Amino acid sequence: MPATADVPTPEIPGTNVLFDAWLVSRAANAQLDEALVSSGLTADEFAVYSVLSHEPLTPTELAVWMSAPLTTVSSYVKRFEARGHVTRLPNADDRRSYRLTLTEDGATVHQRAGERFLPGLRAVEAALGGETAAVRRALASLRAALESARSSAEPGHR
Amino acid sequence: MPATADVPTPEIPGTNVLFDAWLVSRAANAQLDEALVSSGLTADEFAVYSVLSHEPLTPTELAVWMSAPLTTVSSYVKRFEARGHVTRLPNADDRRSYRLTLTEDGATVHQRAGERFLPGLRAVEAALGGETAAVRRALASLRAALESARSSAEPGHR
DNA sequence: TGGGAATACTACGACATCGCAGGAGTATGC
DNA sequence: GCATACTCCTGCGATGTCGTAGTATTCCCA
Repeated sequence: MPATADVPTPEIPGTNVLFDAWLVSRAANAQLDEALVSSGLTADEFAVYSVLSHEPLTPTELAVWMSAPLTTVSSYVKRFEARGHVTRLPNADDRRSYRLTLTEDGATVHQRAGERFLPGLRAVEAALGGETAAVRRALASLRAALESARSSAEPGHR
Repeated sequence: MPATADVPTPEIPGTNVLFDAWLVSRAANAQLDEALVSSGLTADEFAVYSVLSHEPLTPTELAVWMSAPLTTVSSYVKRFEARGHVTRLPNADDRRSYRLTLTEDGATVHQRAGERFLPGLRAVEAALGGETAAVRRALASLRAALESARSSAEPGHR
């Protein structure tokens, strides 16, 4: 978001669903980034810490989950390890790989970030009122639609 | 998205609306990027070309619209100008500023990119079926909610 | 109407993202 | 058992993002 004065948001009608989604996500990301600066995490990083706190994943799983290339995840790992927020659990199933978890420090930072994050989330939910559930359902639909569109676009598999 | 084999998408329930939105947008962006590679534009760039083709904006307006810092827009301008896809219209109202429009070339590229973009969009809309309108409404609600949450977070103005 | 404060943008540098190429472990066919 | 193909991950380099600081123009009011 620009550090400048109040420029009215240009009212250009999103021409389609994907456009709408793009705009919303940019706004959400910007807002989260702002709320999280003091925690030292970006919105993306916070999201990753959140999944990892919930369940250790391999780099590839993480990449799939967040629709990012593996190289990006690789640099995440390097960064998070350097911060001492994440460690590797050996993966007995496949010794080429490993699982990522938060360290104690990582969990603490995530916790703190969560505190910065919550007020904004609550404000959004409050603004949505009873619509929250409907919006979440809509997002789930869109996700499913993207998924199915993806498979129809790519014939064979992969 | 990873260039690797079929790893099942980890089923971690998005814990809240913003999380859901984040996931969806990553997926959408990845998909669009992939569809657009042959056009030479990224999803973000395509979005920007699209607004500019619709209406010339100043850098600041563009920054507000896409919730990006002005410096990012600045580098966009540089890049797009270097490609010969965008030019500056003098802004009589404010000589510090200017308006951005697509050149003929830029319009052509945008057109081409639109052709790459359409099938994916149609597939998503098809997968959504009658829900498309509802989803778009939900996204609009979320956008509005973000907006109002933002103003409540920032007391006076800034 | 003159001059400080505000605003629009840009330069530059730090760091993030991600494509390409490659090394290490695993699976499969023989 | 071993050769070969495959998958998992990393190093490197090109490019993109964005914060800090600075210049140009406009606004505002004394």
